[in-house]
Amino acid sequence: MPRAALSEVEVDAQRERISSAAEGLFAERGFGAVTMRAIAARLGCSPMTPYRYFASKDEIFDAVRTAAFARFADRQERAASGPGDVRERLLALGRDYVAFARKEPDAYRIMFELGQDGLSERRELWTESKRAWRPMHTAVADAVAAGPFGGDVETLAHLFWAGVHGIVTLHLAGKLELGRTLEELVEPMLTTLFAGNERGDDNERT
Amino acid sequence: MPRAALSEVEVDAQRERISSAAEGLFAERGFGAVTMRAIAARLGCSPMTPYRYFASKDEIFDAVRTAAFARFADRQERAASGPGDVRERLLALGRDYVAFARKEPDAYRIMFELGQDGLSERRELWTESKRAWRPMHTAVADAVAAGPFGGDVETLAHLFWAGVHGIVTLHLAGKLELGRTLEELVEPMLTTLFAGNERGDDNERT
DNA sequence: AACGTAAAATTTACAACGTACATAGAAGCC
DNA sequence: GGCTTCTATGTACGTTGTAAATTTTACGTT
Repeated sequence: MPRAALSEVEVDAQRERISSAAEGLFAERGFGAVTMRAIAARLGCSPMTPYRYFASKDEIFDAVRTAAFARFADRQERAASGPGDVRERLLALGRDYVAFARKEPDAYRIMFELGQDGLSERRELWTESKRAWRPMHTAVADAVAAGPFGGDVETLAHLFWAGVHGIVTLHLAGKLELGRTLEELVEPMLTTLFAGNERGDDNERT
Repeated sequence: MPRAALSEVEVDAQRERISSAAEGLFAERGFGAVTMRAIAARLGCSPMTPYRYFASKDEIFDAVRTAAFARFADRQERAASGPGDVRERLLALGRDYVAFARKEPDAYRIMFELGQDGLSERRELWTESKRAWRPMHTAVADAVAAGPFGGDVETLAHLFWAGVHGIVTLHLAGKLELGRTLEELVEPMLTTLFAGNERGDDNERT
């Protein structure tokens, strides 16, 4: 019969080209510069062509977000595989966390954008998001298993994540202008959370 | 000569009307519904009229942000004036913090929006922002002065703020879907930070 | 009271946006 | 070669923020 439909790998390749064009635009000229027409110009195609591969601009941005989470997850996995005991591993993860936020502030922004409208939440995004979160989670779990920590693993892992994330987002929101910088706070945050859960203290929380 | 120019109080009154129209629109129908034309419709004026009182839409939003910070600051000041020792005051502040985020998630969003573009940062916004931050800061300072805490006041205060803020923003970003909720995390966060700085422990950080 | 004038408000218009819809172009099968 | 079905484009619409021109308003003077 008629013209062959694009194979799945061809479609994926196009999707890749499109989302990385958006990504480049975003990294180079900021959020506001990512426009259908700009993407099209960069790819040398018409502004409507991407719509064959993505349902909407939002979906393209979801892909960009997913890629950012993937890069972040890669880094964290790498940082978690370094030498040292559980404590040092946790510190390394925290340091890598803020290093990423420093290096790719815009990426971090869209990853954790406080999405007000229809956040599509594609499955792949969720997967990468969970992968990014796992290294710190298992580091905390290991610390508990190895002895130094008391308390509930799940809660504790959330505290470490929220602690570092809080510092980073305050920084990105420009609210860290009162005497302490991003890097000056990470280590105190981690060691404090560490100390607050050290076994032998009477900090048994229900 | 000609028609009298608007007095300063008249101008301020109009600015108030405009920004609270924007605020209402924002609260009722979300960020995307706040449009010059929608504001104008609500005020029964032309879409260009607000431009006599604000330089741009961004400036109107700055006013909305400032108002949100003011409400938040009021609450925090109130929460700080409750009964109990320093520890209980800190807990009350933390609980009030998340209560605000629960009650006005959109407001919290725009307050700490990870602004990528020209964030105008009017002086008044900065003032209210600092006022919102002070209660927790002084609560921490009091705790240190009263004895229970060791370590640097400034750093410590930032840790408490970042800790609670981190939990809230993870929640608002929809990333708290893995077994722990906002309210389940605040108290552990606060008590952990507390325990991590209790005097008598060997947690002297440089 | 009527008028001149400057300030306030509105009207109109524009460029840029996301994207719906209709069309043009290309490629496989009879 | 023509038919058919896919991809790609061109055109167009509705909306947005806001610049510029225009109209309306109300005071101080005559």
